[in-house]
Amino acid sequence: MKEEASKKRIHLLPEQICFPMYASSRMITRLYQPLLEKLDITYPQYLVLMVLWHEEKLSITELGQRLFLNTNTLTPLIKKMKEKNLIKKQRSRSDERSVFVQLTEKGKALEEQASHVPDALLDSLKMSNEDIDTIRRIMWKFLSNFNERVQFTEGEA
Amino acid sequence: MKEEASKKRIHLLPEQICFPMYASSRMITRLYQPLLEKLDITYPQYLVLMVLWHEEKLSITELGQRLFLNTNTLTPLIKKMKEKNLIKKQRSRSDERSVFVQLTEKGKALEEQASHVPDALLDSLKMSNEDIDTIRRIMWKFLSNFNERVQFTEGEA
DNA sequence: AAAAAAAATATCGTGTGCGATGTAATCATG
DNA sequence: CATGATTACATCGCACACGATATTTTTTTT
Repeated sequence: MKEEASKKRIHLLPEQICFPMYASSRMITRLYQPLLEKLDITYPQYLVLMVLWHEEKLSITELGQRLFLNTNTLTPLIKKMKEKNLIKKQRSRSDERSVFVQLTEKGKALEEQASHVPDALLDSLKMSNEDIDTIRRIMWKFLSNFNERVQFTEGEA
Repeated sequence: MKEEASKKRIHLLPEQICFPMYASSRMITRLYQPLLEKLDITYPQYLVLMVLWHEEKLSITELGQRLFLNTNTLTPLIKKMKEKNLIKKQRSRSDERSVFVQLTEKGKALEEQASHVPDALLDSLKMSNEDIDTIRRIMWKFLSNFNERVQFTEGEA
């Protein structure tokens, strides 16, 4: 009886920590979409662009470290962006295993066209600046902590 | 020159609010995985189970409202869970359009087997209770606010 | 009551995510 | 310097997410 009552609370959605993040993340991606589809890019593609607007030339692995994504996600993503003429690929001469990616002129030009996106999104969020700062701070703390513990491709089991 | 400097900050990942949530959400899903694969379920399937452990019988739409998912995601998800014998489907007699879903005995039995999952996950997060509570509170506030403004299938443009 | 609109699912196509595995290049070690 | 381990990507298969659209049933309008 009492055990039944306690069991009932364990799996309540509002008690969960991941679910509201999972749902919120998808909701925000939906908010991004009308802004990004005018630029003919998806949200993950926008993330790749944001990285490359600040870092000229990166290997696939380095890009993956910035975005917490593995090559099995990035390779097809990069391929599509190359087909859209947003990105150039170039194999490293010093290490033939590595592939560098960098933006084309078209990819660079998108930065200007996307300059209104961050503010437009913040408006659509309808969240207080305080809450936004709090989320950002805690999530980055979590991510850095996570990055120390688990190194992508390996995983220490 | 100064315009160049300000432009540079706009699209920095650490300035973004959605990216750390998007990345954190995926990281947490990865933490769930070793716990859930022992039960032979995925994270979205776990979410469906959590709802149905507390609400006996729901239509696809009602389930979608709980999880912020549309039928184009839920229908195939439900189908797979039916094939795994976790869920039963039944068309409503009062409204032939609606389909009710409810757990099979096997689905109900999983609640017991999953009872350690929430605590195990919290441990693996390595976050303070205070941060967890803060995230949960702000994210739910955001979700409820969002739910008021945007009604899934329609969208008020 | 017939026609139009709305509602509840289902289907289709596209784009991620990611575990598992494959391949080629580089490194490490005896 | 051969060879086994490691590294950097690529490929494959599966499971979501979701916009667009189709289908069936109910509701609303006229």
